[in-house]
Amino acid sequence: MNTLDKTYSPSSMEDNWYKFWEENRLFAPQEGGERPSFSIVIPPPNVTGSLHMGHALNATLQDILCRWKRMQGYRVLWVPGTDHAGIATQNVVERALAKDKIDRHSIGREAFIERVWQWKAEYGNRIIFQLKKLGASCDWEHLRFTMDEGLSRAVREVFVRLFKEGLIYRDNRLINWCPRCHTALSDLEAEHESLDGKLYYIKYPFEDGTGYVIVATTRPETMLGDTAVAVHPEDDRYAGQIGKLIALPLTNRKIPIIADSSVDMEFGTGAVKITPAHDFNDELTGRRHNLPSLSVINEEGKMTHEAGERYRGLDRYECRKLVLKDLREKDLIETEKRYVHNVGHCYRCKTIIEPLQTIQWYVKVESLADGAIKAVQDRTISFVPEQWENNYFAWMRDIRDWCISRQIWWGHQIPAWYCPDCKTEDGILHGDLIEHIFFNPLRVKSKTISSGTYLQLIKAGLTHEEIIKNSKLIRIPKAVKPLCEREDISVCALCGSERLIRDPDVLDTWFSSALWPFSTLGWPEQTEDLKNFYPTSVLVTAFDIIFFWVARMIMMGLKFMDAPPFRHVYIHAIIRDSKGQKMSKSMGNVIDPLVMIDKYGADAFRFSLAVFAAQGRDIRFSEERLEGYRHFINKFWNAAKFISTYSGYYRSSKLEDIKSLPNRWIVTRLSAVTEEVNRGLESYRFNDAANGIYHFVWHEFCDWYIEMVKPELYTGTDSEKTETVNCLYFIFEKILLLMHPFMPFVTEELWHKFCKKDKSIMLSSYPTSLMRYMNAESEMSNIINAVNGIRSIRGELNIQPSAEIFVAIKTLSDEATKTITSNLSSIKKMARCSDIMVGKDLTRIKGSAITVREQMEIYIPLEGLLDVKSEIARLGKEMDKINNEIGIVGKKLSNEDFLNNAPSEVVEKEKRKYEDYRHRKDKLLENLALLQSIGS
RNA sequence: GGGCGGAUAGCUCAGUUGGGAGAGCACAGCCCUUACAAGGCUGGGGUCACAGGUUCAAGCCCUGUUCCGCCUACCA
Repeated sequence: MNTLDKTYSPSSMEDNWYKFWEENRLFAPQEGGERPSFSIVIPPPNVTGSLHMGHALNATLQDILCRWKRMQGYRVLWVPGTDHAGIATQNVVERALAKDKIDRHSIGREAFIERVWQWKAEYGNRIIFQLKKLGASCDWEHLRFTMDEGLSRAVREVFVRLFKEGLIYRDNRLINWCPRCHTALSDLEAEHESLDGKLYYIKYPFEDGTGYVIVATTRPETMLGDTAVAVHPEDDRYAGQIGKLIALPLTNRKIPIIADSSVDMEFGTGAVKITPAHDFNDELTGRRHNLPSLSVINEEGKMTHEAGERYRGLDRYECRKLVLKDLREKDLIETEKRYVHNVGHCYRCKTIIEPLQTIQWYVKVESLADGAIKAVQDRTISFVPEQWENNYFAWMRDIRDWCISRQIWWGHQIPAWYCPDCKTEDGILHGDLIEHIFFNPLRVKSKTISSGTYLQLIKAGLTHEEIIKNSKLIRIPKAVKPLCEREDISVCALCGSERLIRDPDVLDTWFSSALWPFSTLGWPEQTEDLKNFYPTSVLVTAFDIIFFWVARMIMMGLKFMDAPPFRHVYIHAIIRDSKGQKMSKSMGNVIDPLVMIDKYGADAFRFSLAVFAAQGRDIRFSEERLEGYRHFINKFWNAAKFISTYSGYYRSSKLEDIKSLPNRWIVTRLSAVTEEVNRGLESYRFNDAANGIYHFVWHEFCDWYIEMVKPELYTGTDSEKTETVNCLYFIFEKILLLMHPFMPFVTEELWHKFCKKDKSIMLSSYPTSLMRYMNAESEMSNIINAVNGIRSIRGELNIQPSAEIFVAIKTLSDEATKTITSNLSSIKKMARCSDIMVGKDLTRIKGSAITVREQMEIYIPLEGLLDVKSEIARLGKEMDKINNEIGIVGKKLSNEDFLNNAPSEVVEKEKRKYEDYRHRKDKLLENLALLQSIGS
């Protein structure tokens, strides 16, 4: 037996044990036997990421489940990996390049992507190492990355199949555009935040000079793209004006006043300007009325030529200022009011989103969503906690087509090609429609060219390669039909042309994430992993990506695997700081998990997270509590140290022939807590499981059991000692096993120090319910009552802990007498008594303090030391409590309806309680009377 | 606008078939009692947001109200 340090110090041993597990390949799925499978795919953190509290909680919970299941004999696979995180990663690398004054367009697409891979090789696995510090038992041999070759093949396969089925299509409509990231975003990626803005009331004069209408807008610059003014058809104010023309200020255009019932008469002036090219609502109105659509803002967030020469090229906000100035000069602004409204922001860079009319790729989700809804309805997939299903349903039932194309470079490039030499249905050559915009204007034959259609550029003397290489933007109208293939193509299948133009867009990162549960297992190959581990058992994640990720995995899993990607979705809370604020770098309130691990050890950190796990949707992280759980481990560590000093009496970890009350009791309690822990884990109630362990280890095993067996260990016979030491070891070993999923490091450490096992605790069986000894708990309650009674008097009368006192216990039953008598030395030790007299026929000793507990009266003679006044006060307090209880219970028992309707066991319980309180009250009254009459 | 969640001890929060209000921390008092002062023992502290209802019985179920948080949405 190695000796243990006085205090538990995690840092020295954690890394060693992790290495031990890895070297022995203990994280790989166990083969052999008829093992059922248990699998989890990790929510892949971004390669750009470093471990934050959310990851730590997420990974800890998954690790607890995996370690627990592994010990239960399952063949466990926990698939780790990272996500290429298109926009985020591209932004990071672009910023890094910017430091060297490099722009991605100057080095070109291929070179840029090469740089990203370099960056990934250098920094992309940081989070993996951090997960290891946490103790995560992922099978690292299964490590995946969403841009791996295999996963890319899965992406291609899915894309092409959906395209060929007509479930992926291109369309020209308004989308959320980030002018900073230069890409389209899905609806989900637009974060709405309320902003303080202004509502401008602008006069729109009639063309015939007979007056004006006033429209209200928060975005005056968009007026340059107005193509109508709408009013409600039943709005009397505008009754005669529908159909009239307006001379749109600052432009030379005439636009009509139209009637549309979507207009809210109450808002503003009841007249609304319609800008179909820059507002989602207006786009719909425009379609209903066949209005033209004028794009006045471009992909850079700058004004186009459609905005007019005066505004062309201005940034949208510069333009807003100028438009306002111009309007003011013409006295066309009626008024302006402060106005708070919701504005979409890019979820990556927080730039205000501009709705733009562009061609994008979409997934038609309706049919996919139907299946995904059914799977949750019929409980093929269930959410824990169940309440999240409501959110899921609400979103899925109202789901809109998913915009999957992004105008960035880092990601899965869309496998679509366009042939400039084929013709549209209307007989137009594609090459006349495809428009290229260059990054740098090119000089060709003394002419400067910055844009043009493909064929124009060819005619100007550029080669195909030059055009492709220099294109910053390629606009490919809807009429140009793409060719989509699993493998890259270089020849047009229709006309044989060899100058194909590949779609420059990449897929939304979430597209590949949606395939994660089966792409990581080898799909589209039919692999053993797929057979063994799909569907996965449970997905553990936070609620903020239910729509982004969970819903889409369900849709894709059902579509391509004909089976759900997972059975359960466990949704955990999001960690905030101690004030409830979201942790963010800019707020400076980020708590770094690695710092916590450093300070308190991974085990204490993990255990805290498990205890926090059940709290609603927010967890306020508190370092104080973490400190408390480190104390817990130290407490347990010291118990181990204590036990180790008796190793000499250890014979066997098999329990046989247990006789003594403490041993019977602790085994019984261990059984109960084992069930509690298993039940808790079964139902994802990590806090119940962790709290069960905490309470048992500290307050039952340490506080009562160890204290109670001490006298025997100090002075007992060898056979007594052996029984108890065996039992101590037995319980201790079970506690190690129970705690292992929560605290893998310290349990492994102690396992090797104590259990003399050469194999890892990871390979041992998780405890299941054991034997319980009848009566052990009720017998023990006599001991606890006696000790607590004595301690209570001591504490309240301020008797020095060092003073050993004499105590008399008058029992009410032979059983109580027997139990107390046979455990006298333990009681004496725990309550610090020199001697205890026990019996049913004892009488009160003069000058005693008294307390009355269940089954006993306890007297402590104080020979003149007793302060009568304070003793009377103390008994008065005790009496108040009892009277209070008697009042409550008595009321129930005098209620006929209660007696008639409540279950008999409830009534019985109340009756017993009542009798006990009555008896205690009588005894207290007697003693009070005595004290008051004779003064002692 | 729609939806969801929360309101329990000074603080952070548990509390699942409705049947004696709990934990951790903090606080007060006493103690270095041979595993542990990162400890032990004792104690104080609650109209379970408010108002109704159902029930023999409500922190828990139902209705309404207030306050806080979140998600979602095309109100210019």
